[in-house]
Amino acid sequence: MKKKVTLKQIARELDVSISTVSKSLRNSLEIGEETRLKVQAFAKFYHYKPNNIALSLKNRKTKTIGIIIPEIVHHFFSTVINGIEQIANENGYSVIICLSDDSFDKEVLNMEMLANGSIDGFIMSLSKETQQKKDFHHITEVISQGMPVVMFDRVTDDIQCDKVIINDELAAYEAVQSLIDKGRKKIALVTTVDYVSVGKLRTDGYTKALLDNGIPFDENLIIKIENIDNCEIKISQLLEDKAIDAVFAVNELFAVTIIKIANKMGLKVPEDLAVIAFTDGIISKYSTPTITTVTQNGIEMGNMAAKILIERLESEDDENQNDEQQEETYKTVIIESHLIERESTN
Amino acid sequence: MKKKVTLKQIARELDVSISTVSKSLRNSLEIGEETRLKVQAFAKFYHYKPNNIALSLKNRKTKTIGIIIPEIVHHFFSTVINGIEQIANENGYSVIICLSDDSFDKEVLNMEMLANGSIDGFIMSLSKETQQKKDFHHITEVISQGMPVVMFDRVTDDIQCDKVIINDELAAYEAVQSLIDKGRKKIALVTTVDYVSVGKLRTDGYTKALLDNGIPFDENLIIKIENIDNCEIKISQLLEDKAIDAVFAVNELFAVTIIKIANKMGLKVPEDLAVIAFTDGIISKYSTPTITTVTQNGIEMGNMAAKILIERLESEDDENQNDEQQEETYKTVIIESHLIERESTN
DNA sequence: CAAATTAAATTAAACGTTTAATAAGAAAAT
DNA sequence: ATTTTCTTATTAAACGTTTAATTTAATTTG
Repeated sequence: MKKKVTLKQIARELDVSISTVSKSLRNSLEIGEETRLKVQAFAKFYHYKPNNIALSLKNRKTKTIGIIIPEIVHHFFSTVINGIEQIANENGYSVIICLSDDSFDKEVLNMEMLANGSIDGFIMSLSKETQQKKDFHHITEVISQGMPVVMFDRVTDDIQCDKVIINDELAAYEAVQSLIDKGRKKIALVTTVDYVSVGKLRTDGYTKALLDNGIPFDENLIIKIENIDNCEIKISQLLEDKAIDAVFAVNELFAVTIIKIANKMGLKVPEDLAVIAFTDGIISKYSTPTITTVTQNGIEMGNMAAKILIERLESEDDENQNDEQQEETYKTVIIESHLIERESTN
Repeated sequence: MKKKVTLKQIARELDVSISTVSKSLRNSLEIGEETRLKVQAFAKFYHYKPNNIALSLKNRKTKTIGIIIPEIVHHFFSTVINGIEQIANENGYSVIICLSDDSFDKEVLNMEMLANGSIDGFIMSLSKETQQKKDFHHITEVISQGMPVVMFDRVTDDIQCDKVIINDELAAYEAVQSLIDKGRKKIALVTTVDYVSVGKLRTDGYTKALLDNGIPFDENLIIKIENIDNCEIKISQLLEDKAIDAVFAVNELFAVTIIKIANKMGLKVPEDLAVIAFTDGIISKYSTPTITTVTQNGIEMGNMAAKILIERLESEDDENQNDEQQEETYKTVIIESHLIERESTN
């Protein structure tokens, strides 16, 4: 077992000082060529690589991005991570990931843990519980300590920071509009419980599209699903009693479930019932029939979030040099989403 | 912007030495009660939290686990990460994730980067390219430096370390056996290219089941798919020419694609064609018909991998104390997989 | 009352780096 | 032959901790 070699060991072996070794390896002109080459050869031979932790301590930056998301077993979030990782990697950053499990306490704990020097900045999406409680002290705390935070998807207006979102309201509007354009008259909405920010925005888009087209808004056509595993009754009631001819679902799991129930009841998709869903996954592409979706480009969101964060991190360095304290100006980037037409609409 | 407070600042404010502050906060008896309480109060007021990087450097352990996987946008891998994160979190560890994108070079680069002090140990699954090249020097390198490595799913016999796998061969055997038990005579195998270790094992299980049941092995019934997006011809040929009555697919994307093609050709599943797949995702549960699968319990795999790694990390500490160099003895844990019967078989 | 013990704090060293400040000796300039 | 400059190295300080070793002063003991 050959432990990793340090500057100190090299110095001892070659009988020079540690700083001579350090400078030699960084090709400093302060060190004579002979010594320099000797040290470099020795270091190369023993595969010397500087210790990241020591560098982090010295430089007071870790070149690591902290990601806090509600869950990872969720296609959308993994694509975002993928997008973040791409850009991070290109710029020499690592990513450290913590899951909140949609719990406020875990989110707080994880943030505090990472904020104690482990990372240079955060990219995060709020947990359901946090959105419900509207308690963001942990986030304002780290921001006030000068650590940049970029929020994506599940964001809040209560925090001043950079944000990356899709235009949920507009995308929902367009989806519903496309149903109307195809002649659908009675369009239901299947959504989540209220406190999830995106659910609310999508509902707004749905409502607006109806009203703009002179279609009366009917509260009974909106159903809110808390748990996918026992939603069958609610959905079959909707399909049975309300005589709807289209449904807009806020995610693809809802959509595929609706289609299955419709089929069971003898309704044909898309003939009797058109279905459009927001999607964060790949089910829509493989289900039967395939489902028309509004896509959320997770990769692009991750890319953008990482770019914004890294840009801020690197510009901080300059800022420190000329001690001007320009006041922060945050941006909110909207990622384009678009409709992919498949078999569930016609 | 109030930067995080350090021991040094507290010491200066209270006009005591740094070590007095440190000891006070750790409730050392060397410090008088008055001073101790004063320091504690002050620290609490300013939300003092020790800097993780400094602690890591001092303790020469980071309490961080490095995960290297081929990709994250893949249900199986995200469940494994989830499983790892659970156990890690319970034990005060963080996880830092790097993606190899199935590239050998990225795998090497990421490993080298993390091995330089950033983490205490690895949990990894080999990239396709690494499995193909059979070049594992980067892994032996970190192991020889005394950094524990736990491999899961895509492992290799060429490396001595702890491993967590499912019994791919046995599971495949049982899946094929179940098809035979249901009276299927001509069973095809749809698999990946050869160098992916799990693909090979599953093929072995398939072959064995056939032979054990006196069914002649026919090479023409095995098709290898490199790219899911242009496999339609291969599959339709298989269905058309070979008059098969069942197919075993090594993953659910293959399975759902097969079913779609079969339907297009007028074949009914499961009446005309039974389908079983290994699964790493949720499509099987939501497709039409739902698909009978061999499940890979990613959560459990992640749990186990993390447990093994952490156990090794913590036992290392003791080991260092009594300087006995007991030789390493590695284990391979097999996670149970089981058949979930759904509509695609009968 | 001097010596020994105890209490409470400080200094120093360490983890592995980088880099500013300094030193020592040789070469060049006056 | 000094002084200056240059070359090449070393020492010291710093990042933020912990902890062993040491110091100082107060208290106890014989």
